[in-house]
Amino acid sequence: MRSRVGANSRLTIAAHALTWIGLYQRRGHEVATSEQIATSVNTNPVVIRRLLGELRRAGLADSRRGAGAGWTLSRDLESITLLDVYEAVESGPVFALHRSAPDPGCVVGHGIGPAMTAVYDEVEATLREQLARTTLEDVLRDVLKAA
Amino acid sequence: MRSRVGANSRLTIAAHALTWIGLYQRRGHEVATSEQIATSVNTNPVVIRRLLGELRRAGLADSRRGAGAGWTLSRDLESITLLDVYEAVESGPVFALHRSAPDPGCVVGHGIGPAMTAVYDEVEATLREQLARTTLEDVLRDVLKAA
DNA sequence: ACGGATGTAACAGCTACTGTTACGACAAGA
DNA sequence: TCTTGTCGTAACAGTAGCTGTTACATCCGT
Repeated sequence: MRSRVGANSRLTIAAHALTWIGLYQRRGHEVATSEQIATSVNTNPVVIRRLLGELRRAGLADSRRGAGAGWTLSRDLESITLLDVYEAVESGPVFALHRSAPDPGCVVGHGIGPAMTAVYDEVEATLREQLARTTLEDVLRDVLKAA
Repeated sequence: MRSRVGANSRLTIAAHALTWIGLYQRRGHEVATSEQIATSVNTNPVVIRRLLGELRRAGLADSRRGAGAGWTLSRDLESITLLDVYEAVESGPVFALHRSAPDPGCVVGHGIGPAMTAVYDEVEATLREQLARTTLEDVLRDVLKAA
């Protein structure tokens, strides 16, 4: 039983940032600055820029430089799923096998990898399916409902 | 896109250790030592003792001390699911909300928590369901099949 | 040219897991 | 009772990732 304090909040922060940009644009603004987003998220603008940089590389956000610069969405909120965001910021398995290969001369050491992989693959596939079912539009709707 | 090198291998190692004990006992041995298990897992005996200590606290394993001591299963392989093991060694959410609370004066900052929690809860519940469907007996069967 | 914003490097602090050494506690068996 | 083998656990270093922060270069609209 571990506490896992350092759990992944990256998906949360990324979804927060994108949703914020989406709502801000919907209210008629051109671009959102990392400063504004950071205020809503309650963190440092650099943290936001770093994260949005990964999202831009994934084709979910764009940035303009120079004066009056800032961030925009590359796609509509409705076409971005939590899976898109997850893959942009967290790609990597939830569970891992051994760090160093177990004893191949042992029956268990030899067969445990494939056995666990079968389970992990299924878990991962289902997790992705679930994340894919929720769009940022859904998230925004829930957000506004809570207000 | 992060690599997540340090992903959770604890579930893998715990399942490996318990399965090893189960097979060893099934072959007529009384107890398994942390040294033997560590050899199969390819790690240090102390790592195994630490992990099995958590499994003992969860009621999945038992240890005897003194000469000729070692580890035994508290329950049959068939009655131990991967969820039992997961809860014993990994309890804690896969995803987390913000580390420090977002701006409650912002619509998004205020509503994003509940919105994401709804998704995360569902993901977590499904993950548990899936892990609960596989017993260590199933794992052992797969392991022996691979041999 | 100026000003405002991004892009990014660099660093410290925190947390978690692993691996290792060391040593005390314990109990079976001689 | 003494020996011996094993667990139980503390302690520490090393690795890794995320966060937060400072600093500074880069870019571009005005």
